[in-house]
Amino acid sequence: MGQQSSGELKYVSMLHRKTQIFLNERTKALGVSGAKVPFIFIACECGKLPQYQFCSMLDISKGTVAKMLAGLEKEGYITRSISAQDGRSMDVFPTQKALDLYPRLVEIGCRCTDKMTEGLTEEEREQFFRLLKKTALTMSRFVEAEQD
Amino acid sequence: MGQQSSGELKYVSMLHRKTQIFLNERTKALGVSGAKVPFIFIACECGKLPQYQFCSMLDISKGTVAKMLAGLEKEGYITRSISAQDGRSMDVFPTQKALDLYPRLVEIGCRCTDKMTEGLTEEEREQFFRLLKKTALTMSRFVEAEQD
DNA sequence: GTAAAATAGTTTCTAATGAAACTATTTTCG
DNA sequence: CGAAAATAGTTTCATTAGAAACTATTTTAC
Repeated sequence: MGQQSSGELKYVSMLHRKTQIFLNERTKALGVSGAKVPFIFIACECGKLPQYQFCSMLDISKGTVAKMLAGLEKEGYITRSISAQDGRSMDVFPTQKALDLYPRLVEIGCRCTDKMTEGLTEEEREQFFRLLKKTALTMSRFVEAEQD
Repeated sequence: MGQQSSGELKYVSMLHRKTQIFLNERTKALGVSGAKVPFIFIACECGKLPQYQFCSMLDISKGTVAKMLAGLEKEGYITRSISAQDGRSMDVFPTQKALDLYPRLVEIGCRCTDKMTEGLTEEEREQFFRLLKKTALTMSRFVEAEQD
């Protein structure tokens, strides 16, 4: 059982790291890092969104979100302004630069998931993404609950 | 399809990050970080192993392996010596400290995979780990092949 | 209405990681 | 044999990430 458990966990991080490398290689030529892609996706798909929503949508700490969005703002992919309703909150908007880039990033994302599930049947692919989502959300909720 | 592809990829990194947080919280009291656990597992399970084998077994870059093993050596979990057969190669050995810790780390690893797959049927659990391994290895081989 | 609590964001510190350049050995091959 | 290539490891640099301490606003409760 020891081998079993160590063996299973290592594939979680392996999949993550190799996916990041795949994305980085392909987005580098476009001038963005792979890690910024999900932020650009959300900004483009939502049009206007308070910053704290990035935390919950990506389940990433507010410190990391602050740093990533500050970087994206400096690089011209988003703009931010203090919310009219709540002086603590920042509204995030995509720039034209981000909107122009968006379809190409979507294409790269698709190529990544296609490569990942290459060799699986359509049924296995759906099953995999369904279970991946379920396990990720289980862990996420558990970790959050612990911090109370 | 855009929503689809961005949505799927984000769970890969979410599962990874939450898993690391889970492990870190539990191994912290034992004096090791979650990221070092796989290295200790391999050292304990193999007894004696050249350093470069850690790279292929974990699919981690040799730079990272060098740094992690240097840390583990300093902290007293492993010892290293130059191979008698090949002056470039380092043989890695677990210390008693690592061997004593090992069963507790295995226990924590099991609790993590149990938590992750909580709510899945036994069949889903097996399916998930099978597909996780398969996708991780697909990405790993592809990324390696590109670097030639 | 004000003090306390909650919330949104930033900053600092630290860890894990890969890329790439580097050193030192060993292997290959002409 | 000796030069070139391959291999094992280290080091430096940059990126991504969370924890925790911090500031500034808003909400809650008395």
